[in-house]
Amino acid sequence: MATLPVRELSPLPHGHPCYGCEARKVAVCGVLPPLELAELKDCGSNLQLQEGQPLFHEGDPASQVYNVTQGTLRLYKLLPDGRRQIMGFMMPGDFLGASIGGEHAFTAEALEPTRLCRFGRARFADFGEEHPALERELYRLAGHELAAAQAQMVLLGRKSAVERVASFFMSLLDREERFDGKPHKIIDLPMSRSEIADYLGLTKETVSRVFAELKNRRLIRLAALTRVEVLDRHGLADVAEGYSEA
Amino acid sequence: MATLPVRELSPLPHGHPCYGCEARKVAVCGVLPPLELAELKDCGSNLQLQEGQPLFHEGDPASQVYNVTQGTLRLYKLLPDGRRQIMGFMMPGDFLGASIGGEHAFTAEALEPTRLCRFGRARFADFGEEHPALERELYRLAGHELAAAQAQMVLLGRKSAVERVASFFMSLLDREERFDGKPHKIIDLPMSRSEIADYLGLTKETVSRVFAELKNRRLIRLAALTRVEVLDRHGLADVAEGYSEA
DNA sequence: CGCGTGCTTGACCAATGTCAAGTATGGTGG
DNA sequence: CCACCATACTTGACATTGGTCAAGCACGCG
Repeated sequence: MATLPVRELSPLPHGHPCYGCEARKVAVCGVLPPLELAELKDCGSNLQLQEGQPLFHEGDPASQVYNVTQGTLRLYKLLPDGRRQIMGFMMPGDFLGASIGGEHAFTAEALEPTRLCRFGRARFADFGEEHPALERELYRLAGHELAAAQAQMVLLGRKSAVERVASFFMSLLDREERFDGKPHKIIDLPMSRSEIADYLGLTKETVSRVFAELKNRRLIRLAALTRVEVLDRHGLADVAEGYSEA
Repeated sequence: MATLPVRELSPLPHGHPCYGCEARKVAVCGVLPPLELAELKDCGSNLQLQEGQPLFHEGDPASQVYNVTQGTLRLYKLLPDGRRQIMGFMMPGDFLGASIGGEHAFTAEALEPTRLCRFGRARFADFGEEHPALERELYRLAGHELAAAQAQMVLLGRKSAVERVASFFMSLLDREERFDGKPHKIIDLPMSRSEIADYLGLTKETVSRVFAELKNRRLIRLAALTRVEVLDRHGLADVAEGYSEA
């Protein structure tokens, strides 16, 4: 991958401390009242990545934390022979900062044009100490990530291919609904079949076949290659949880 | 499972605030200087579980946090049809408290006679606020758990059966060595083949066959059913990381 | 309109799961 | 101390799921 230089935007545009964060109920920024949010802006700067561009690699020193405002990142680990496990996808509103011993535990790459706001880890930490609400929020987020990781372990360790894909759709649906509160039917997939496969512990061929099966079972419809319409939400949820595999 | 009443021990024995914690470099207690550790004792009580006895179930309200001092617990989630994924094993020195929204995300059961010290979540939190070292330690632990969960995702999503078992042995070995700093050769397995299988996303038969294969390859020796001797540490590590599967 | 890339589909294969004996181990009671 | 029993582990034969390899298709970009 020809590592393009990361494009630096202006050190945070006027009106908006964490440019774009307020559009969704964004992690971290979301818990701060406007005044303190404005204060936080001095710690951060804006950042843009092109498709395929890495934000950091596994093992890099972790001196920054990030808030995704637009686009999508893939987080992954590689085995020496190239097998890839995608740990998750970061989308607008997600906070990216967890690390142990100051090193990133995975690689983060944009899979489409992506914007983030970046904070120096140290300054961010200082800021956190003065704002317990922020620290509490970070701890809460860590808890959520852990819960998500555990759900993913069940998926990878014990679910069949159909169950994995159904669970994947359900979690994307749930994610959307957590933002605006109202039910959704359409899922837009910013990631390729390969990426879905590497996230679900399958191959791209199996993912493709399972899409076809779910289509035949009238649980979904493919409005386009990257656009899934959920036709039977409850049916899909049942498959995801492992019922109905009679 | 006939849920025996949890056996309550005295509200913490004299000399030792967190009875047994000091034996190993125990999470949480380990970071506190003796004086503050003594102070912490007033928040906690001692607890003993028999083999098979649950500490809490998935979905239970999480009002306590625990430190394991002896024995082993299995943490697991179930699918509706009974498939089980074990998220991990808690052993002496481990801290058990993570939860989201005040609910436990998994079931915890003793797989052998087990002792813990228990703290009320609220009092523990109060104590934490006065001891930043403790809070920092908790945050650090959460980071470690997350890293472990991510490594397990790679294992479950992308590793073969042999690689999984080899990784399992290596992580038990590493765990021992993190405590006393010196290299180990012997691994005692407190858990059954079934439990190993449910942890690694395999069946007990496959686990058994892989044990046999590693024995044939002279990487391990079975000193007893529950006692593994590692004959070739580097060889085993290579298998675990996915090299050498020519 | 044509090309490239990524997606789909098919045929076949390998790894692991399932089911069923058979064997070892450790605990219990004589 | 030994014999027996229950349980857990091992091993074998076979089934199944999902992976591999290869061809064909289709979408989207130029």
